[in-house]
Amino acid sequence: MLSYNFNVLTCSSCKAFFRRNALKDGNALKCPFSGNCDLTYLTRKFCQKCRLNKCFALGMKKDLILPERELQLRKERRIRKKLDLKLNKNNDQKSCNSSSDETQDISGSDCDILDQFLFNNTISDEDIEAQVMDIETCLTSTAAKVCESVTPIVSINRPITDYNNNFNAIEGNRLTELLSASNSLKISYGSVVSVADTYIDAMSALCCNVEEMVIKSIEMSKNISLFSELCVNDQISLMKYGSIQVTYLRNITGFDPNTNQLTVPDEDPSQSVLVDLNAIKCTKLYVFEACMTAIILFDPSRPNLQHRKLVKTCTKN
Amino acid sequence: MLSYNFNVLTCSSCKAFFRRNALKDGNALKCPFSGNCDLTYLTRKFCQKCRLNKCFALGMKKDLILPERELQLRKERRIRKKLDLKLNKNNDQKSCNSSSDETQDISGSDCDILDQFLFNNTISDEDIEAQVMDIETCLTSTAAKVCESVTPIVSINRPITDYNNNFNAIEGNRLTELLSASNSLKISYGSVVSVADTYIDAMSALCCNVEEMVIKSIEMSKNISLFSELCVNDQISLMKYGSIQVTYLRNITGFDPNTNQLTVPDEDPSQSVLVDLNAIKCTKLYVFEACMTAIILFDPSRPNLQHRKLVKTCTKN
DNA sequence: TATTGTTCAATACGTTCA
DNA sequence: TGAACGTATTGAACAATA
Ligand SMILES: [Zn+2]
Ligand SMILES: [Zn+2]
Repeated sequence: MLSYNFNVLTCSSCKAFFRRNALKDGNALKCPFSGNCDLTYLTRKFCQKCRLNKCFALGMKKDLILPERELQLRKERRIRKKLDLKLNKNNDQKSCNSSSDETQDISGSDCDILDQFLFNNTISDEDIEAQVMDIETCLTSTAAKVCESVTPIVSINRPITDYNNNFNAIEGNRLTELLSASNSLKISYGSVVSVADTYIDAMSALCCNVEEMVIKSIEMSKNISLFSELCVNDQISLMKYGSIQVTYLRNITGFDPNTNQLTVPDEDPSQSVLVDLNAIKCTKLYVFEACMTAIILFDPSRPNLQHRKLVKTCTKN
Repeated sequence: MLSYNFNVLTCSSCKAFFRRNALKDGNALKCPFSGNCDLTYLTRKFCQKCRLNKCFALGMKKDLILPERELQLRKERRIRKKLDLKLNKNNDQKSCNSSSDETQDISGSDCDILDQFLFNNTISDEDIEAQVMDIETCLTSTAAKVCESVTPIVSINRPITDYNNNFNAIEGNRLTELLSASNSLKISYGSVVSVADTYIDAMSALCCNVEEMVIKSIEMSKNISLFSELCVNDQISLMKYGSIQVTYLRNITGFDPNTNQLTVPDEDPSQSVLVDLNAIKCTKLYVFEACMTAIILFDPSRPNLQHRKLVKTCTKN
């Protein structure tokens, strides 16, 4: 239970408390009393300021808290590791594909569909952060080149003062900005050059598309000044969930209910791929749709859940 | 700031504290000290037990807390009121439509679109709870009649053991169940009997559809045993957010990107309404889509947000 | 293996709204 | 007056690292 933490034998709660507070600037915490509270294990919660003081007094050292840059390094390492893992997995899958091309009956259970979908779409905080960081640097340090292709979008749209509306100047600006940003998400469909009508092809085309749209969404959000003003953490949280949904919203345009096919843009902007959703859907009845519904329902990240873990385990059955 | 609460002049926090704790059984709270803590406004958080004791000592009366049955009554009244309001509103809209049919130019700013959309889709906890309760009672007490129309759906689907898969029995059952439940969400489109091509018509058709799908989603969830096993609170939380998304997912089928029209089922199952999305979209450029994107992005209910309020204010600009 | 960081459910609080 | 909501803090369980 007790162990050495930051140079002193403490309980785990004091360890956490010290890490959370030791680096705060001196005025962040304030003693509501006379500043010399006598704290024990039981009364430790009475006064944060004095609790922290006691930590220091007993010899806890804030230098032992890893510095920002060290954390950053670790984080990057972790992210890199995760990406590598993903790439390897994808490659493994690819090499499998090329050997057995027409197999409609993929080996592995139906749950693989679920797994794959979840895996490929579960963008972790860190993934997003990596993306944001990436784009961030693109937009700032490599400014010249990238900004040329990003900034113009904002100014292309004419101000929306030219039709009668009830907006004031600020509202007008916000909306203009929003429309411009939104415009950059518009999907331009080139001529259809290939049809993805096997399970594997359809699935990978979809995944690529989702991935790209997520990135585009993030880029777009950079064009919304209000969004940029949020702290990075919140940007990430919002994007993590929002980008997927934006992707759905935007892709509706490419869907043809008669043929049950979805047109998605290719990497080459002048080309498109026609994804035959039947290839996914029909091979295994409506497993896909049902699973999607289940995923949406059993989302353990919903707010106000009392038993997140329970919900979580549901997804696994 | 101060007001009489439960017979004593108190601050609002003590009012809330008393309500939360006065009815707990005597052993629920325990003083970690000697049981005679001397509490002031500043130290009120030190010991709940003694805080509660002080409340009583100063004359706060727990009989003034409304009894369970009274709360139940109020709740039901509230829910009933809400439902009535809704019904009236729907009726009003209907009669409105018939009188002014061609109005393309709705009075009010663009923000009305946003407001209306948000308003009509914001399903409160109580709405959901009402629905859940409703369906709950339908499924249990009025079992005979309702179960005849609900249970069969579950058994219609043949067990999925008839094609080669790698499921074990439990997985198979889960999936069968999921597919069956999912099936009940399938939208059956009757022949198109009317076209909603004015703003009002399109908007109200959409809202009705969303409403109905939400209810269907809830009904469906009852058919998933794992879902039913969750506690009611979590069911509500999951449905609150999930049902809307399920609605999107399921409606994709009815969308024709060429004409930009969405077919939604009518109340009469043999009929459908063709909603011309241009009526909503084009009246005010792409305001709608842009706003939708913004709504999705700036969702203050996302988990892990550090500055929810800030995010919230964004939506208001 | 021991010390560090990360994550997250649980809890309580107090304001706002109806 | 209660319900709903948003928020802050805690501390244990877990993962990573050296
Ligand atoms: Zn103190
Ligand atoms: Zn006490």
